[in-house]
Amino acid sequence: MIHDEHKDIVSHTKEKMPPTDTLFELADFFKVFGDSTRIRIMCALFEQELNVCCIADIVGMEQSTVSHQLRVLRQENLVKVRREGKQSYYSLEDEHIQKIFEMGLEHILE
Amino acid sequence: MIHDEHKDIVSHTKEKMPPTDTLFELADFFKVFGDSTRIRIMCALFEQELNVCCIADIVGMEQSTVSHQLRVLRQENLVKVRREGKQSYYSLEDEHIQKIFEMGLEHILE
DNA sequence: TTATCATATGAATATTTGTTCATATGTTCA
DNA sequence: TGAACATATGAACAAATATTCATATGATAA
Repeated sequence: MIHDEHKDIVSHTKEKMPPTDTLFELADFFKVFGDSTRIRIMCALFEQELNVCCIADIVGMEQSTVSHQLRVLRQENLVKVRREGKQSYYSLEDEHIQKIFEMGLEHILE
Repeated sequence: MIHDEHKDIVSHTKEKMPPTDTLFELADFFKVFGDSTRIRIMCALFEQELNVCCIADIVGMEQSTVSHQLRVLRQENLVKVRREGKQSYYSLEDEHIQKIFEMGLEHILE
């Protein structure tokens, strides 16, 4: 049970927080960064666009695995695709992603 | 199989990428942000330190659930604890966290 | 059209993860 | 010391997730 002297803080905090739906969306967004395969795919795309089999080679996983994960990245608007003949070239959607990536790196390298 | 014209790009990308272990660590770090309960706990702590039962009330989950998740946050150095009598007061470890949080928010609110 | 290559997708499986219940630990106060 | 409270933790369970295999789809060139 909450102590009387804390009741104000609790209700104040509840008011100040973003809407719950927003926080759920935010969690879903970060969930995408929370997998090593996806992180490595995104990292590979920092340099330039790449097609699926190049990505698979770089991260050392099956083409199928990579395709599945690229779909996840697409669904959260983190990458976009460009078709060229038989190949699909993937690239990052925006630079936010690299920024977030770098802030994470900073944190763990402390 | 990788086309000849892509071989250079692939090896160049592999060289430029951070070590695989680092990327695995990074994924583990972001994994912590990828759960709505933990996101809401962190968000509650932006304002001020809070004890466990206040946090449980704010996020509307069991005390036990919150304790388990606070342990996860502690293990990744995202929060710190201060004991005061029977209570444990949790607060954020640094401001990185709020920055990352805000960048994520920016992205999803686009 | 048919063969071949690049990518996407469905189903199955194994693993990870979050939550709960029950209980242990630690702290204060009578 | 013992009762009451706050928090932590172990075990069990349910749900979510990543990967693989097999195969479908889409595109090119012979």
